[in-house]
Amino acid sequence: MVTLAEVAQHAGVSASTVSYVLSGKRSISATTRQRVERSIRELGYHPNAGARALASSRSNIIALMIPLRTDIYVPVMMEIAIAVATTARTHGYDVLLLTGEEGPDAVRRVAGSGLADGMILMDVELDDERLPLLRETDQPAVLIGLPADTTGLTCVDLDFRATGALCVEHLAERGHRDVAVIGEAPAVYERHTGFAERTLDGLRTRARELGLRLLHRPCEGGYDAMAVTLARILDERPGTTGFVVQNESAVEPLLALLRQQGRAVPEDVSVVAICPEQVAVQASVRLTSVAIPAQEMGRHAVEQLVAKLDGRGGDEVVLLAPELTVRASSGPAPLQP
Amino acid sequence: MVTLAEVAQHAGVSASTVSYVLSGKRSISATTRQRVERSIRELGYHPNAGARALASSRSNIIALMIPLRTDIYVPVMMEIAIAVATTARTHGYDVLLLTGEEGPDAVRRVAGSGLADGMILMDVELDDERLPLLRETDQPAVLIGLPADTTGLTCVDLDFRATGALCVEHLAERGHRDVAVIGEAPAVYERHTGFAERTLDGLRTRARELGLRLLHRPCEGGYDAMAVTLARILDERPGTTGFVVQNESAVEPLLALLRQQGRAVPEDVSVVAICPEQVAVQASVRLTSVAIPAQEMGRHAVEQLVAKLDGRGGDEVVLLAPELTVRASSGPAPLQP
DNA sequence: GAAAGCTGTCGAAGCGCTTCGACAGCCTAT
DNA sequence: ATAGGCTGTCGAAGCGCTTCGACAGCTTTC
Repeated sequence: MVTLAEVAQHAGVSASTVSYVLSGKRSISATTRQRVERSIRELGYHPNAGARALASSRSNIIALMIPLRTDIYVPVMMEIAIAVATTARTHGYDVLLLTGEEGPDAVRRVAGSGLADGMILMDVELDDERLPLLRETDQPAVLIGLPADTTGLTCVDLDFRATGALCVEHLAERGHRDVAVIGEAPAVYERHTGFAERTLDGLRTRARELGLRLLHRPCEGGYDAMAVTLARILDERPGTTGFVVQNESAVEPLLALLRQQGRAVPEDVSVVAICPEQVAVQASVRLTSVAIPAQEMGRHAVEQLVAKLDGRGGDEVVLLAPELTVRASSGPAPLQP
Repeated sequence: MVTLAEVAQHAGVSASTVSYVLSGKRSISATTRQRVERSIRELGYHPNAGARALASSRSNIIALMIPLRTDIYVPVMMEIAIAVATTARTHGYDVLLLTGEEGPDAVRRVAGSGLADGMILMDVELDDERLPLLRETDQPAVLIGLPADTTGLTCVDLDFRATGALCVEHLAERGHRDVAVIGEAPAVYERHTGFAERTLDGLRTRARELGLRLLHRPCEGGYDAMAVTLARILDERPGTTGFVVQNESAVEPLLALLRQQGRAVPEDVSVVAICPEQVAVQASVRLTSVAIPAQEMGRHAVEQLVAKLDGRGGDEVVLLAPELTVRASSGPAPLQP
């Protein structure tokens, strides 16, 4: 293992000089810098992370807490995680992966041990049990998702309320009067996940304003669950012609079932999905959708956190504006009966 | 921040004693241990990760390199990552997330900086460019996937060759003579990903042995790509009645297309998928499938690596035996024409 | 009952880095 | 000329922990 001291000796300077070349915190003459950089290259030197963390009280690590649950659309999580990791690297940080397994204690452990300089929390619930700990330890942190009380917190999320409103507006414009919402799995609502509830709120509020009838049904993913849910919906509201789907693993089953029942999309019914672009584009009918900007959320979260760690910027709630892309699953107003 | 020294003072012992209580590397009397443990609890002490790493040259961190590519079924990756993270925790390790972005240099950086004690590599190619570095730096490492040359390496993977053979056997038993393989995206084969090639090898070898005709076609995910691929297959081999699908995002499109063409599953054609259980169960036809045991792979990888770090166990290739579960997508032999 | 061996504890020496104060040498402003 | 300011470099003091050798006080052994 090559150490700073060895580099210093090789370059004929003191250790502190090498350190300053590395950090740029003091000015170093061009000739010295070059000499040092050459030695670093020749010896293949890499600063020791532990020593650095100890001396500087900065680990250059960001902790990312991802949920364990599998009832939430996983690819989105994955996309966020990857965006976080790559963005973090461009700022000189590495990412530590924490799963929900450990629960809120992970916050205490990470804060206490100096393992990470800050953390990013995903899958935040409205009344998340990690929040008190976060405030108590005052860990620099950024949430992806919105809890009920955001005072003193930095959050990044898609504006799901506006997303819900947007979907309803779109369907209203196409002349739909009876709209059904295929929601996330019941468990998601039971634990009061912010995004699900806010979407619903946006949907309902706008539906009321526009005079639409809205029926919301949570739905586990998969074909069988969707079949049951759809049957119930059509039983209760036979005139339903508009669908908003927020559970990606229900998208394809819904399309298949509608087809099977002879309801043509978009001629008879319209479907609007809230899902990643890829899902919308790859579906058997290219879906009109509001994209979940996973990458952007991950990137934003890191940038907010890095700003915080650098002492720039404070608490802030960033809500990304939803964008609805019209594709083949929603058409003009259906024929009036 | 509470330090070891403060705990020691509070408990009325020396710092080294506290350290030994924590590590258990020397015997400590019960009374002293209790006193120390009480102080730790009362003060809310957490050992500083950096100091620990510096002093012991062990970071208690495992690096997990996940690929950036999105042409590989992502949920599997996510599942593996989560399994790795949770298993690692049970062994006292945290997980650092590295993306492919940085490329092979990440290996050098991690090895050089002592950031992690070892690493787990996912999405290994047959002739992976990270392998020379791994050998050169002799980082303790475990691969999830199998490269061409495994000498000196520890690998964990599903036995994809056996998986391919199993699928063919199943279709052969059902009387199918003409079998089509819907493979991963072309890019996956172009970069010589081990699992894709080995599956194909298993499929081909066994098909030859059993006298089946096999047609392999790579396929991007999604409905449109699948439509094109299927049309070509049926054009070339109209008598095709058996399908093996290895690209999960092609599964549902394939089923929809077959339905649309009036080919009933499993009456007219059989479909066998190589995919996670969840996909098989949630599909519009419950799929006969060979499961990809993501969790088990992640867990195994960690356990191998931990064993290595503890000086136990050496290089080994663990191939998990595939298991085929018969569901509703493959039936008895089709009627002979 | 002296030698030898345990057990439990302590002190001190680092691990490799950052950072602060010091200062030599030089340049500018009076 | 001289005081004052810069620039570039160095030495040394830690950061909080692990670990090694030492040793005091016991117990065992013949």
